Amino acid sequence: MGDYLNMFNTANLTGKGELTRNTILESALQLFRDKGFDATTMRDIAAQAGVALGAAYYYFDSKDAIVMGFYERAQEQMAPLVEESLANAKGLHDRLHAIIRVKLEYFAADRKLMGALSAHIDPKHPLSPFSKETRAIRDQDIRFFSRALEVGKVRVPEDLKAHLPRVLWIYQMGLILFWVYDSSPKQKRTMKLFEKSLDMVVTLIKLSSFPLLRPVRKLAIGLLEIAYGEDAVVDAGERAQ
Amino acid sequence: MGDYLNMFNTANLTGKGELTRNTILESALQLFRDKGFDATTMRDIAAQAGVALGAAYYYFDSKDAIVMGFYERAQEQMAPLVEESLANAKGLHDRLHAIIRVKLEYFAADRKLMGALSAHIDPKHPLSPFSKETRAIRDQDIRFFSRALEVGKVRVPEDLKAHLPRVLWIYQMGLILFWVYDSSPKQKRTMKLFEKSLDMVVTLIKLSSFPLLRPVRKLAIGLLEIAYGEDAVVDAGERAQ
DNA sequence: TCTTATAACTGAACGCGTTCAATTATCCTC
DNA sequence: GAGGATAATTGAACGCGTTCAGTTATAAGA
Repeated sequence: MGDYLNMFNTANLTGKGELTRNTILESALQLFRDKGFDATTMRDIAAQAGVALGAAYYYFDSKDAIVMGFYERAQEQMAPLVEESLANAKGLHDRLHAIIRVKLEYFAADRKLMGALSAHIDPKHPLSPFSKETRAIRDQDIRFFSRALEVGKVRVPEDLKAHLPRVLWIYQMGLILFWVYDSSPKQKRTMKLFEKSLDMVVTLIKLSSFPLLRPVRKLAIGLLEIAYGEDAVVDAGERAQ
Repeated sequence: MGDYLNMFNTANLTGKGELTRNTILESALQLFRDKGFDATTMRDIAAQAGVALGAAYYYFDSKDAIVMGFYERAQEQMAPLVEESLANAKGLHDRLHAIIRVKLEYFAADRKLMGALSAHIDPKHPLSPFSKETRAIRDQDIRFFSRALEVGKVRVPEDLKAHLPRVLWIYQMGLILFWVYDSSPKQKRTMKLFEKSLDMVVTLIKLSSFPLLRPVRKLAIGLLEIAYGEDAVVDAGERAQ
């Protein structure tokens, strides 16, 4: 707690420490998959990893934080996959599709586990997707969407440019949330929603520069500025550099 | 648990039982306001109410369920207020504004407490706003929005009619969620967002019958039908009778 | 090699939400 | 008003997440 520069307790870890941390994370993941998150005990995890209960808390602030540890590692491992996908995809639709597709595929095996994270909506909670502690992860994601927008053919209005990556990130989060709790077989419903909604998103982006839609656009941007607060544009500027 | 017809353990209660239940609820609320939800213990609540710990669990399935009990009572008490507001409000904008305004004002004193409920997004969880257990409450809310739409001047396309109340309910939920975690002084940010977003919502509804927007509307309805599933229209039909 | 600082770990203890077998009060029926 | 059913209530016990004072291992400098 409190060490905002190292949310995942990876600071000051020797080689041996990192190894133990990894063992604990791996043991936890295995148990989560076998018995589910709730049925898995911190004592179970420690036992499986061959350490004392306290050791688990030396490396992770909480049980939920272990899931976040997994999420952070996932983010690292997905980065090159996203890069590759972006390199191969041409149009805006394909690029956005590629980013989200990588995530859904990566998390498929642990879909239900992600529910443990989505419990924290409070931006003050360190594990919330909106917290300052998770900002690094969030910004990396948003940068992916910025990159996806850097495609020759599509022209995005100046005023929208600062906000669009963030909006797309929210869209992605919403879709993943729907997916986590989608009880339809093989999450087919989410897949349909993904395809159709992405079509619409891309259409709207392309339409956004039409002069006729300028007032609607201005209205929407007004909403975003209220929701994100005054620092919204500044943040976006920082990211661009 | 499991008694879906009586989610609030209010079945088979004698007069005395109802009284005790109320005492517990009232004690809990007072403590929640004084010390906050997390800092308040079930033992605190029982002590304050002058009953044993077990009694609290006789009337409420869980600590969270007490908050839900409050929410349910709120729903009952707000109904006449909403009715009154609807009777006095003329245009669509005013009617929608009135409904949401009643809620925000009613919950203002316990804004932070509502955070305890918003933790459950899983539709399988009995306390989730999307669960079958909370359906009665949800349907009542949605019916308010149906009523708000029954205003002479505004014409809503047939295909949208079945979905719009639900969409407005989601809009309301989102706004309230934003409000719960709005740390700006006096939640001014939410209030701004409320005004501006409602303007946009009403504008969009009025624009929705324009022939030019038909394809966009069809696209949006397609998304809704995927998200809500096949029974979406059936449910709406039931409600209309 | 001894000292010392820091990392790595231990496991008992705590607090809290929740459960449940047992007990008491209340109401209804004959 | 006796007896039986059901509502109301008790409080000890359990399990689990989390904390923390203490101990051992490791690395670094004198």
